[in-house]
Amino acid sequence: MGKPTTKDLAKAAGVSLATIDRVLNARSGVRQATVDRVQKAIKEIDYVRDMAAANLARSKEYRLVFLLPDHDDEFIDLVREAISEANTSMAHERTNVSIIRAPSNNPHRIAHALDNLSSDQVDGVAIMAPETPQVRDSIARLDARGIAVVAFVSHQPTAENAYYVGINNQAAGRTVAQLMGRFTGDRQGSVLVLTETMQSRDSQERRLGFDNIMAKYAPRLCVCPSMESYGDPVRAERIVKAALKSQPEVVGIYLMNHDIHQTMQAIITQGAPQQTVIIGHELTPHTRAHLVEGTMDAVITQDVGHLVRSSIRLLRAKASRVGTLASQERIRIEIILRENMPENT
Amino acid sequence: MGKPTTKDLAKAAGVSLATIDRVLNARSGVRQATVDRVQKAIKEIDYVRDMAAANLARSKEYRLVFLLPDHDDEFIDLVREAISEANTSMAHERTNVSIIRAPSNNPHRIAHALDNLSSDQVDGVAIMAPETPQVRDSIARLDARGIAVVAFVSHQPTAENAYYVGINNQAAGRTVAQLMGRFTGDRQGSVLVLTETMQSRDSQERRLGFDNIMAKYAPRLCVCPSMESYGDPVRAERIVKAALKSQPEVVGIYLMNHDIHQTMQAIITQGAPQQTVIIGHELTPHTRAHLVEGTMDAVITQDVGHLVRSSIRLLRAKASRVGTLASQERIRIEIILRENMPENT
DNA sequence: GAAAAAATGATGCACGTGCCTCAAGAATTG
DNA sequence: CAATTCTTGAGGCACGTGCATCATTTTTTC
Repeated sequence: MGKPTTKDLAKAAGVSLATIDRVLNARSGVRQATVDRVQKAIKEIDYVRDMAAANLARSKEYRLVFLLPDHDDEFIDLVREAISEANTSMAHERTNVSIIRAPSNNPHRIAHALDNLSSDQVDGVAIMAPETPQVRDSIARLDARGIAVVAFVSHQPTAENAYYVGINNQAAGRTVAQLMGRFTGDRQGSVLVLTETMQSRDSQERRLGFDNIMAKYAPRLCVCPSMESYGDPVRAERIVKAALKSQPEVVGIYLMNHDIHQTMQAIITQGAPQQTVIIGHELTPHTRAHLVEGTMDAVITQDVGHLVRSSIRLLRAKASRVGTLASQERIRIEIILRENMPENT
Repeated sequence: MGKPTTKDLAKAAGVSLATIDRVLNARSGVRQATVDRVQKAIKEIDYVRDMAAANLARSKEYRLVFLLPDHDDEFIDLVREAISEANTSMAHERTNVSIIRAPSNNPHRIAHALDNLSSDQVDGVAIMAPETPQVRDSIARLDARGIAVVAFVSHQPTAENAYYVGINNQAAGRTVAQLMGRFTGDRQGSVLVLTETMQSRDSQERRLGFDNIMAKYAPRLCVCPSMESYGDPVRAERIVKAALKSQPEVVGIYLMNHDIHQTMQAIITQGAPQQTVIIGHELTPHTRAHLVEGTMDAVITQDVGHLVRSSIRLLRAKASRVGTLASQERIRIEIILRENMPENT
């Protein structure tokens, strides 16, 4: 006795295959009473649709799109790599993933790009963009057009219908704080927090979590206000220089955004005190190198391949109205030290 | 232009569909020259078999088996839970997973259980069992019978054909050492290493990695020889008691096996020195509780759900002779602190 | 070069579902 | 009650592959 098929279902519900088909695919022309009878039969015989066969019959492809910022940093590179890897490996599974890009500081352009997506070209979108009213509204419109949406890496808390794929940033900040507290031993002094911008919700959440735990576990340390580089290398260097000069006893540095190359360069050339604990985000070629050399002590990261695959699974599931396995989609906050660093592909 | 199908392939190779079928399914009755021609065509037109359609046509189910130890500890419980979860979620994908159990200290019984599996009942086996000659030979026989095999959690380095699904234990030991070194700050003293048995290869590898890094990064600390409990609570308590008495300055404890409940109880009742850093393996209900309460400082773990799903994917791939996405199957060494602890399902 | 053996082709049904058409039955409306 | 509209049934082709049968061609063997 294999799994029940549509035929079994038709028999159980006392209707024909055609009616089953109409109900399953939510087509019109079925009386509500009949729909109910079929639904009841589905539950009774525990019927689950065979999506593989369904997609085969429909010769349907899932067409998914990732909307990414149009600038390239190491993290975006990793994402693009993971997407192309997933794309080749998912070809078997009738899934085609493409990328569109939009300037992350221009909500209007992002919204425009999203509004351009038509439901007969695209089945789902993963959006990596700062939370703005324009984007939120565009997400609502996508949903209305029947296009599945997930928020990718950047949380969209105000957008309903957009499941968030990414780490809990507040917990990430807390984790950094816990490591900072332990790695600095009993030392006294100050902790610098460097970031590109505090505008983004993600930064604010990380900072919040960080401050909470620092206050609780390491009150001996003085946490400085966030210093923003605005992505400008010159400014980054000036800030670092000034901070290291004015703060005589820097025992820790938290690099809160993922594009840390410039800042690390500034720190190294400026020469931070020996034993300064430096913790940053995202495992990239540069942070890897810093961990190996010992210039950084820990990296908090999320598995980019997992993020991408998880987004794809969720979008497919949403597009075909199927449930998902929650535990598989939970993104973990990974702590990477030199010794547990995964090999480079 | 969709993906190439068998028809396209037949045309490209200049043979009939029947021959394509014979080559793809490794049936007999095809000249080597023709096989080569088809293989070449496969590469040329970049043909990938549509496994969904293939399985549909064959109306085949993958029948997979996990061989687990027949005792229950918290880790095994997690594994069983993950298997049953995977089983329900994979039902759509024509996969049926079952569990058989055998005493892990009885290689003969394990080998017997494996030898009993016939290739017309089972397509693949994930084996969690200590490495022994009997098991190794049974794995070879499974392979000869055309049953796919992976080594699950317990490495089987001498068994070829058994891909290992689990973490690198030496790297795990190194990671514990690095954390131990950093968490103990500048303190001096000794570090205890407690384990169930040092017989297993996994323990030996962890110990090796641990010693390496302790010697390198924390030479100020004196690492004691491994103390074995043999799974006996009474013995565990006696050992812990004696160790804590004879070693006046215990600054760290490494619990090397995953069944740490008894040992932790002994440590707590005995009363380890304040500030002792305790690090163990595997995130289970008990270690979770210890992290929350602060009785443990860190847990090194591997995502059990990932382990199980990865095993299933690999077995399916092997059973149908398909490639896999290496990056997705890499099991990461996860460091869990209180603040980055994932929610409990 | 004839007989035997091996290799290949042609074809058709099957898998579980989508999706279309045509016809017939049932309910609703006036 | 007739006319209309709404529901339902029956059936067929399609998707990409497995698998079996039988006919035909090619190769090998003596």
